[in-house]
Amino acid sequence: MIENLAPAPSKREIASEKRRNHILESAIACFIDKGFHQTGMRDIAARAEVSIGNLYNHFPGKHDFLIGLANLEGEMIAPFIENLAVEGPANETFNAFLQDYWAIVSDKDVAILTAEITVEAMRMPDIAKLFLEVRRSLAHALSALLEKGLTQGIWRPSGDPLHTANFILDTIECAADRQAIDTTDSQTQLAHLEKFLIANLGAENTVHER
Amino acid sequence: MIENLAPAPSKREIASEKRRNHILESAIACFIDKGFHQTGMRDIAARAEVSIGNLYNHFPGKHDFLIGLANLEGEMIAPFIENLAVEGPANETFNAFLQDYWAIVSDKDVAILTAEITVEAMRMPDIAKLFLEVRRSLAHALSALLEKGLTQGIWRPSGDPLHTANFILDTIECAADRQAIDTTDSQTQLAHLEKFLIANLGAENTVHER
Amino acid sequence: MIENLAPAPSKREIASEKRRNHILESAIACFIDKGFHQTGMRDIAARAEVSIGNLYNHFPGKHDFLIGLANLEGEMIAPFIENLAVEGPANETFNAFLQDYWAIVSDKDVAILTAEITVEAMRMPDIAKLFLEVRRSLAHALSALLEKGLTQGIWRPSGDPLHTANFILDTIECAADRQAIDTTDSQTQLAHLEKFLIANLGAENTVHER
Amino acid sequence: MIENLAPAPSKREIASEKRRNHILESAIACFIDKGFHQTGMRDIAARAEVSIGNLYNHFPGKHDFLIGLANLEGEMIAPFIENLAVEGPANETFNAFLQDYWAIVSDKDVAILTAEITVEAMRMPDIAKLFLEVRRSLAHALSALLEKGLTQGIWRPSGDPLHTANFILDTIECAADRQAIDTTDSQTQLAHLEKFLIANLGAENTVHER
DNA sequence: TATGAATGAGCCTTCATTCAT
DNA sequence: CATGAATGAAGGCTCATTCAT
Repeated sequence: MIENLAPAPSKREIASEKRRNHILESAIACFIDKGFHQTGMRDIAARAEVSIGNLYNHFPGKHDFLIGLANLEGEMIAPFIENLAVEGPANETFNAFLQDYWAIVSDKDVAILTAEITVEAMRMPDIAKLFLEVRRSLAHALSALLEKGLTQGIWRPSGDPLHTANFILDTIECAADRQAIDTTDSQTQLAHLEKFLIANLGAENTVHER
Repeated sequence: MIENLAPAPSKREIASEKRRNHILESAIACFIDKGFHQTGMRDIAARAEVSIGNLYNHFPGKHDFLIGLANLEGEMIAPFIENLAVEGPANETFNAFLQDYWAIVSDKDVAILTAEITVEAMRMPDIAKLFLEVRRSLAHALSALLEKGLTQGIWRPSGDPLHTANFILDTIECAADRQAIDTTDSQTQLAHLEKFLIANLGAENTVHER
Repeated sequence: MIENLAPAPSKREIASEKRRNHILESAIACFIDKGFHQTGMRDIAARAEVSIGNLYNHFPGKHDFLIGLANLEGEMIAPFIENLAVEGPANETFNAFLQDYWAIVSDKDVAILTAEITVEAMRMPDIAKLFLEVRRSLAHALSALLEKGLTQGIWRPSGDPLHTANFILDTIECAADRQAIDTTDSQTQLAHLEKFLIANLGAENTVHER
Repeated sequence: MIENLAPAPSKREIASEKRRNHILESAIACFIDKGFHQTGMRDIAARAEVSIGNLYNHFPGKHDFLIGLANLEGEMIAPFIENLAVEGPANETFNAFLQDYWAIVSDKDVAILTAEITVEAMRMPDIAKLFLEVRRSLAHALSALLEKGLTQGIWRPSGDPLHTANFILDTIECAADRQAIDTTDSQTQLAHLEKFLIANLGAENTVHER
């Protein structure tokens, strides 16, 4: 089966892409350390151990680091979307998702980056687009899971699943942000969060308890 | 009742404070328009129609505008804290709070400012302190309301009220942020949000339905 | 007689204008030495012994030095326009003008600056406007002198006086440019130029000779 | 008659020269569009659709584009020098020259390039040399024509023919520059210019009038 | 030949802040 | 309290040129 009609990337192209990634990672490291606006192109170049001029051979401008970062966040989210779609009882899938997702987003670096992107997205439509695309995909995947849970009789009917999914993600993400500002025990927080969200779903177990 | 041990402010002091507020408002308007880091002291001075030198008579540095902003956010939140403590059925109080609070935080300008402060709070402990103080007060007030709701038998027991309160605020605030990036109908969003949160509280109506 | 309704400039304003002029002169000196595009803002600041930031308090950008220079050229030309209008025999006035004008424009520095402005004027409409305004005023003044010469019977009729005036200025200026590139004896050149231009005017002496 | 002592150029050498010319033309197009100093090597490479590295295989540096341009101007002038030497009445030759030369130099692109070279020539001796060589050849050819006109009795004696020739060229070129900055009708301008210059030569028509 | 990644000095401009007036 | 000139480091970005491939 022919999959790649495009010519195989040359050695040089591979090397160039590697360097591009390396530079992007350096930039992101700077953004974590100092913030987007506090990071200068010089900082990025120094961290990547690359000349400042060469930076511009790989990224047309500072803005493109933001785009690169947003894309990277998208890649980070992709596996979650996949996992939300796996076969099995919805509540188990949900719990697994919650645990893994929290592990990621409650990481201080990730929280910082997400906050930075959020702020920039408010003023830069192209960043907003990338940001929202990822968010929407995730919300849809979670929404599908919620619907599955309903048909499986695991959760009681509640509001519109897509909205619910978005609110669930909101709760997780905003809680993660708070965690980044005011560090507390992450696992405890997760436990409370689970309880909160499952209660929300009108979870069967709660009902059964009565 | 002794209210003012300090001497009454002179006319001059009053005028000065007025000017200070005027400048702060100008600064905030700039932050909304362009963002904190994109705003220069010159922008603020120009907007306030004040000389750049005079700016420094009222605010020792750029950082202090952030502090001023954080304080202002605190003042904005104060009435909500009061209202959460009023006598009456917890669910009514809650609904009123939800409606009013959403009206505030889903305003695009407010959402932008909150996001800006959040990001800065991640790197500046003094801003974080102000930011968290307000947040904690609000969470405590809401937590108290939740407990009242429990004792009033309005809501079924759920997790720790303080954590729940925080999560509720998280949901509202993060949903408001999304609203700022990807404008949708605010009232519809509020309706869904209400359903989501009330479901979460193991709301009586759900129970009553059974 | 009231001449100045505007308030008298304060000491500070006078000082500021002095500094502005000083900076402009420094800039022009740089332009003579290295050319407009080869001159950096740092060069100008250094030459004016002023900080680079302060440069921008007096000139909004590099472009404005060009405007300043064009204006200065205009001021340099103004007395010539006045002198062309003095009473007396047209040929004497013309000879005096030719001598004085040549003295100015054949100066290497002036020639360089004029050439620089000419090039920039070709691409920058605002510079072109300033440049042409001065040129037109001078051409008109010279044209008026030519007409006076005709009515005085000093010169024989020739083409349209305004065009003739322009061509005369063209000849002088371009000859001056050549002088700047390929230095020769300025006085000899002037003598030849006089003969060339007077011949052009169908000068009486030529006629008398016959 | 021996014409080529050098070995005949190989195919490869011909191809290389073609490429060189192509690149030079691209560079000149850039200079016309943006000016010499505003044009980057990247601009030239992009316009020539050649890699930036390859540029340096054909031109050792940016400066050499200026030399190439000056040479090209020389080639452009060569036919005029030839034509000034043709047999026939001097006034006819002169009129033909004036018409053709004006057609060339009053072209806006040519005027721009000439102005750019002039400015650079003021600071770069090698450019000045090339520039002046061409100018001198042209002036000499025109000077020879003027002398022929004298011996043919077509023009009355005037000043030194070489100086006169130079001034005539000055007038034409500077008028062309003005045309480039402040576009007017080129043909009208030419008619006036003819009258101006012929008057200068003690033109026959004046004589005929008597 | 031909490519384009790599260099780092340099570009114009803006920054937060100070201070003499 | 008010002004705005003054500072110079730093901002993002472009430059002509080199060189390994």
